[in-house]
Amino acid sequence: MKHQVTIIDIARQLNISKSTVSRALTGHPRVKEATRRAVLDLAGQLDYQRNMLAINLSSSRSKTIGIIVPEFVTSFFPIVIMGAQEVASESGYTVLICQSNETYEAEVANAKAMLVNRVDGVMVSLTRETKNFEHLAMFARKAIPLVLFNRVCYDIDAPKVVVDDYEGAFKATEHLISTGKKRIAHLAGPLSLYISRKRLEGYKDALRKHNLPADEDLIISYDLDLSKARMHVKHLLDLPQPPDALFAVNDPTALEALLLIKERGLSIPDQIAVVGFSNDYGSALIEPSLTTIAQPTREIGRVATQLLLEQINTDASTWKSVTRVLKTELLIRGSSIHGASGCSILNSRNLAE
Amino acid sequence: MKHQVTIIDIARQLNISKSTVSRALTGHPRVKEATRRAVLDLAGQLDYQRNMLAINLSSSRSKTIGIIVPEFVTSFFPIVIMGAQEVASESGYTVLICQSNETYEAEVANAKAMLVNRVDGVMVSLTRETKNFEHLAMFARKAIPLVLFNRVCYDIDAPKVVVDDYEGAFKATEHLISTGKKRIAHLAGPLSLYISRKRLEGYKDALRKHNLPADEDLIISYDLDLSKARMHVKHLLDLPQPPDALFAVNDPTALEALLLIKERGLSIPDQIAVVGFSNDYGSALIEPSLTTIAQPTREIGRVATQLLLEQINTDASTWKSVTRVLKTELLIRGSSIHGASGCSILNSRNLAE
DNA sequence: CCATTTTGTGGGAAGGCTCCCACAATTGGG
DNA sequence: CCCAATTGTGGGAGCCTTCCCACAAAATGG
Repeated sequence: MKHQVTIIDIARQLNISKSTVSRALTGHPRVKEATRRAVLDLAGQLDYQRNMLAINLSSSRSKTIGIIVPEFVTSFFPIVIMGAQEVASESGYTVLICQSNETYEAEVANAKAMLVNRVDGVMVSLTRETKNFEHLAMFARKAIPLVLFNRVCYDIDAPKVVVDDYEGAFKATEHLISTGKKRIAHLAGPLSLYISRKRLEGYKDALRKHNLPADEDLIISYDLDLSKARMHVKHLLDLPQPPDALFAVNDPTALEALLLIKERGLSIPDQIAVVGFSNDYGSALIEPSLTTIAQPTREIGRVATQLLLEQINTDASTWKSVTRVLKTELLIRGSSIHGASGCSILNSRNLAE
Repeated sequence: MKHQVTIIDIARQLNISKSTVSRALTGHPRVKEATRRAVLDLAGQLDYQRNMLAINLSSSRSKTIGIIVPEFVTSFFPIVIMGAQEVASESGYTVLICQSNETYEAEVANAKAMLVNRVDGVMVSLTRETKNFEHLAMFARKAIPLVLFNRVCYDIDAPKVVVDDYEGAFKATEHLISTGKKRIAHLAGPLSLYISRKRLEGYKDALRKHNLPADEDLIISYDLDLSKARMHVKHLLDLPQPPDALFAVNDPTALEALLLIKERGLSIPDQIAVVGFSNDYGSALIEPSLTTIAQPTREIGRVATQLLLEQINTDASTWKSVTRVLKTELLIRGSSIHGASGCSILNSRNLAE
């Protein structure tokens, strides 16, 4: 195992001090041009690599940002992370990803892991069961910048990046109403999640605006455990007065619904129309293809990371908890209107671009 | 910004030396039980967190493994990474993910970034255009363990984790033959990728075994740029003697083919059957659902990481370049046989479990 | 009861870098 | 031409651990 080249090696060979080498390498202005060139040349020759371990210790910054996401199974979070990675690496930051597996315990454990690894900032999207936010408050106490995204909460004072869930749900519901549907069901997420509440609100307000009754029987809130989605849809279909449309809290749920409805031989969208939220993989592929609310997934990651880096690079006292709301787009496809379909698989992935 | 608690703080408060605190904290046997307890208690009280930055510098190990993947768009790599993350974090390792965006330049840049970040080991899946392996050889020179997975090459002496691509392709092709197909086309990947060559071989050998001619017109190798897949399929369908089946190098390609075939109104699988490779998202959702070769995606990540950690924890001289070959499974669905279908979205995600 | 081993503790170097302070060398203005 | 400002360089502390060496105290054995 050979000795790694250090700035001291360079200093010795050039007969200068390690301080000067350090300055030359970091682009400090107070270095003679000739010296700088000599240092850089020799560094190149010796294949010198700056030792991040030492730099990190010395500067007490890890140049790492942490991201805690609830899951990795749907396409949403991987794409968010892609966006985050791009912005982070542009600024020389590394990304540490933890997955909380939709459990509160894992989320808390991950938060601790972030501390141990001395990340310079953290981005979090909550699990479906997180109701206590002490582990997030801890970041504030340690002056570690925090940005919430997607699954946010308002119990914690931190910048947030979300899409306009209310408006998205409103558009989705209004679209169904515009196709003549009268009994529109909503399969909602857990109401502990702000995101679920907002979507529910948008749905209700759209009904109200168009003077449709909000039948409580048609609203089901569930914990996003996909294996239960089918059961809830079954319940809705078996109502004495079944719905003629379903707005699901997200695409996986909507897809489950679609599959069940197809099994039952109901005609889509005539007997029952379906709309999802997210434009996940597969939503464009299923037949009929799923009408859904597309969100700028990658952009969420980019914006959240920018916000985080801004915080990292400013004094804690100047932090302010802005909320960035990104726009959604209604994608009308076959599950709500006849004949809207026929797209390439590339389209189904457009959010990743 | 408050001063972080260090072992020196603990030492001072207990009137002992920092060496003793360090020993107590790291579980060194030569510490009196009472002392150890006192240290641990106070550490708990003060909410002491070991400073990984210092530990890393001191031990010259970052406790980080790097993963370079070509893309993040299909579900394959995110799931591999999930598996890797699990194994890594069990051993206290952090994962640094880089995405090379299917370009050689980015892959080289990522490799450099790995060095700068002083990762303890690297896992790489090559881009579709990588033909020069100097950047990988560099790891060997610096005694940094390397494991190749999925998209591997044999120009570099390193452990590899792959699935049995040959056998998978063989099974896929034989399955098509068993349904009576005679003119089976193969839309292959770039032959610079070992994985593409193996799948092509398996395909050819299956034809040979069953005394079917290997018509070179029916074999197309392309660069995996999905936007071109459609064109190649078009070409095949427009042949004077079009194929009656298509085996595609991966699922995204197969899905593109399926969509085009549906547009043309050909009956599937009667006029033309399709088989893919990977069991990606969406493959179970499209109609007809796609017959494909499932691979133990998550397991690939787990095994590769285990192999890497083994290398990290042993002397470089004992490293041996084993190749771990994981088994694939043929999933027969509607694109090759009538009536095989009807699955929940959960099944389409079974590889993530 | 003394010599030897074991146990527990302290001191300090090492790891590689940054950054502050001090000082030498150069430049510029009056 | 001299004093002040600027520019360039060196020295060394600090970041927080780990780990080796040294040594005191206690335990063990003949």
